[in-house]
Amino acid sequence: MRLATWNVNSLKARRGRVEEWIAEHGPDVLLLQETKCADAAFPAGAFSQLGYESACHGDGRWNGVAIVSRVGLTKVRAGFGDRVLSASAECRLISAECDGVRVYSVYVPNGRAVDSEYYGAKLEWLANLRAELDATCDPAAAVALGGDFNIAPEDRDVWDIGEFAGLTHVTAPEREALRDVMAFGLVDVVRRLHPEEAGPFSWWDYRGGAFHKGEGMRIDLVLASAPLAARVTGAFVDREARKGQGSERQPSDHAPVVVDLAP
DNA sequence: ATGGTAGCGCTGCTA
Repeated sequence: MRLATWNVNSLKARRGRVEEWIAEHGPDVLLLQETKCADAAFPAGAFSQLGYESACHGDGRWNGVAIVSRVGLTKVRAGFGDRVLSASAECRLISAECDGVRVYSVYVPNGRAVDSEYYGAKLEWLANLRAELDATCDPAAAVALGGDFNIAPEDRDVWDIGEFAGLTHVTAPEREALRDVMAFGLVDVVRRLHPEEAGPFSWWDYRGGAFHKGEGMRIDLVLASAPLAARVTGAFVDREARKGQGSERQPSDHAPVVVDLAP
């Protein structure tokens, strides 16, 4: 199974690129974030024509997540289910079962600034994600979370930690909240396959030629339960998809993260 | 130098 995750920064603006990318890379399951797409406007028919089922959770101009699969798509759960949580109103989580794997498309809140209310909401959302895992799946089974976590797990996951003093994405409480999620029993697949490297980065700011200068961050992650992580045969970030060539539309500011799994 | 770019949608917010 080829599993991929991609923050597309508007599915409407990225339709052509996403369809081209699917045709070129043949993901069996593609997890999307920042679709900025209400469920009523989700292009399920376009994915269907490519041979994929889909499930979406979006309400309009911000956020929005989806799962696209050609190996089955059942037991869909949007958001945090029936649990009433103040931080769960936004469309940032959807999960389903695809070919025996429980997959979660995750879009962690940005947090904006450390001294803002949004930073606390980010930490609360991550605690709710851990509770969601405890309530809905088993780390002894095949489980995968893919998405934009808006956290760089280590200093080497940003281009220059000196530029991040006092900023979100690298603070100790955020990293601790991520570790609490992973303590469910999850492995950072790309990091495990690239143990000695910085990055590989998955996001670069649109501004200031950051991609060209290599000023990126590794904030898009695939986290797998131990039984699923044992099936990993390869993992990479597709930097090509971040380039602007060959299309009238801009690329997303995120690159897809791809993980290949043995049966 | 408190900038810069993209998306949404039409004003300024979010990232």
